[in-house]
Amino acid sequence: MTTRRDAVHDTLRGSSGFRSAQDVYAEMRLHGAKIGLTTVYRALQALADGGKVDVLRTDEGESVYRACATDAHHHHLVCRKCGRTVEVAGPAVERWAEMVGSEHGFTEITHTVEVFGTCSSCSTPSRTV
Amino acid sequence: MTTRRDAVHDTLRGSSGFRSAQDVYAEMRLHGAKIGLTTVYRALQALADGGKVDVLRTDEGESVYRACATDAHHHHLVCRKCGRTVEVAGPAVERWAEMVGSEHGFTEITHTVEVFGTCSSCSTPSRTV
DNA sequence: CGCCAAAATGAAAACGGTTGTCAAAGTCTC
DNA sequence: GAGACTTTGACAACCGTTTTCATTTTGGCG
Repeated sequence: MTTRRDAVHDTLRGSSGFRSAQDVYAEMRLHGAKIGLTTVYRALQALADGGKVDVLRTDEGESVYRACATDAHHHHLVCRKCGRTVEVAGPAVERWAEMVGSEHGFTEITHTVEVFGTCSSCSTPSRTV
Repeated sequence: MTTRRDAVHDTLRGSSGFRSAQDVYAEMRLHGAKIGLTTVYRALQALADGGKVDVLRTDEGESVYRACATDAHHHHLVCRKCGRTVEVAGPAVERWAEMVGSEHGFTEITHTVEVFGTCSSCSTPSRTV
């Protein structure tokens, strides 16, 4: 019963960056997979629940998923142009979040950190904004 | 011609935490304001563009807005239960983001940091929602 | 003051991603 | 093979947001 879920996971692992659910669905169909959009969504959610993949919200409100290279907590550095993603660990940030939270009496602290930038390949001195 | 936009801004300032567009709209109507949903959205966007308000995406993908107390760059510590928000400055995080980015050859680095937790008032062990 | 043009407004429809529904198909156990 | 339970997927419903477009308001100018 996890065959389709595995297929989704595999597709995700075959990609380098974040993919949207629709994106994953489209690719799977292209490769001949017989799967429905609904199932892709469900698989992605299950995967995310199990910590198998990362979930991120784009600025447009779309959920994007990515198979993590590591199980450990980490953040992402995403190129805003080409979408290239680098996983980064940030012990300093973890501590900072904890500290800031407890300083204000907050408990069960979680945090979201995303760093966006323009990667070297995309920052060639062309006339782009 | 910014009267309605000001009204939206005022409503936002009269609130303590983040409000969704629909929320703001509902409140304005309650108070008798003659304004359309569309206009609220447009005003909110204009305000956000001008840096007058903060925009955040909730986990559900909804955009929430808040009148900033300060113009300076800052982050938010949000209670996941009551929505109480504290503005926090994090020089350490700014530096960390810059460092991580440049370490990987990224430029024009921006970052999103949100810290969620349960505030002291909401963390009473028994009487929870 | 009256008139035209540009900007703003708002009701409703369109949109896009996501989630729910529900019947059909698959799986497992006995 | 039968029966019970789970998973699947086509499709519709949802929901927040954006677009459309006709109408209203505002501002400038003769």
